[in-house]
Amino acid sequence: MPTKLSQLKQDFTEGLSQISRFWGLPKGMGAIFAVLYLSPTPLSLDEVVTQTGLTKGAVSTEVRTLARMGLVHRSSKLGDRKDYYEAESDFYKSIRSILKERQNSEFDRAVRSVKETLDLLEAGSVSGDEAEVAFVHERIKALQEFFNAIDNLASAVIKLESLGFGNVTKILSVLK
Amino acid sequence: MPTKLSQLKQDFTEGLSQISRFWGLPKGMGAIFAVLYLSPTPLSLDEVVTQTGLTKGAVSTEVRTLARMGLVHRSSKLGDRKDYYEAESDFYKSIRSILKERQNSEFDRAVRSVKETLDLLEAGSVSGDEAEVAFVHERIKALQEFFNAIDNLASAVIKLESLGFGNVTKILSVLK
DNA sequence: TACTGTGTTTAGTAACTACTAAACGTTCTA
DNA sequence: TAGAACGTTTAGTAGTTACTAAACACAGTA
Repeated sequence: MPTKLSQLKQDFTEGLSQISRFWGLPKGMGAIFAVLYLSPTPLSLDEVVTQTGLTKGAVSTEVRTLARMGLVHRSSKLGDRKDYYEAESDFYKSIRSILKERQNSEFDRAVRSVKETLDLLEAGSVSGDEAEVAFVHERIKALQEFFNAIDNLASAVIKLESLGFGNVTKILSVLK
Repeated sequence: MPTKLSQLKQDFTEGLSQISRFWGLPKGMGAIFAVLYLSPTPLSLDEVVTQTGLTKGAVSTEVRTLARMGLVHRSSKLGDRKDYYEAESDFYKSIRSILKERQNSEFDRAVRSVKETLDLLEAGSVSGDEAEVAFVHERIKALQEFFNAIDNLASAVIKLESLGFGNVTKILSVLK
């Protein structure tokens, strides 16, 4: 017997919820995105509420952070007071805005603090056992370089028009 | 006045803790790694305890998951009952084992479930409004391709001997 | 003006997580 | 065999998080 479309949508939503949770995001966020992503037309807040089983409040707040991440877009129709939401289907765009968003986060502050620690060492203004200072210097420098590499890789990905097959195989060919 | 080495270590540990927390990992895990990473010699569990301020229990369990991720290594000296731990300093190796670890996780199960959903659609065994089924099919296919691209990119990174400057600039040059 | 249909904010809660303290199990030593 | 030196496990806890329920604000309409 064939699977019902509604059932399939529900399974898919379930799956995205788990993926969402895995990355430390609220699972409701994954569910909301899934529902919007599979909808041919933009949905109102109440439609999202009924299709996800969440409350208005939850959807209201989480849809806002989704919008800030560039994963959904909010729009409105003339002569209709409702807001409508639709999923961004160009994942490349989403990645770009997510990475940009992260730029000003706690994460970057911490990374910068490592950089400052390194600067102190480079300036030679750290007192203590000479050999150990040298060792610590080397280690922190290595970590800093690793951070830079990650950062460059992220920039590379951002530069891509898409993560389509062609681009990735190009990358692979270089690395071979 | 010069900064004391011990102070510098403490700041660094603080920083790694925050980074750790940012990625959804226990902050204690970051602290433990930091302490080991800056130590010229392997440390015993008790030494880690005093330097991190955590309890034996916490260090015992978290050091184990760090070891499973390949970020620290446990060793022992002959004629000494203590275990000793040291940080892996080749981050490329660590990344590889982390990604490998993830392979068997909840995340991959969820990704596979998306694949199965797609298979159902490809087989044409989904009932419902024809146009909508087609739409959903297209969307899920796009998502699946995105997952594949990410996966390929991860493979590419794994293949790298290191994420050093040379490799990344090579990648960037291809993408230009 | 009251009323209705919106989205937002707030207070509270259930579940989870990262820990602590302490009991426990082992292995070595006296 | 007792005891000490380890690492592990377990029970409990403080803090956090993702939510719910409901009050709220605001605009359009009768």
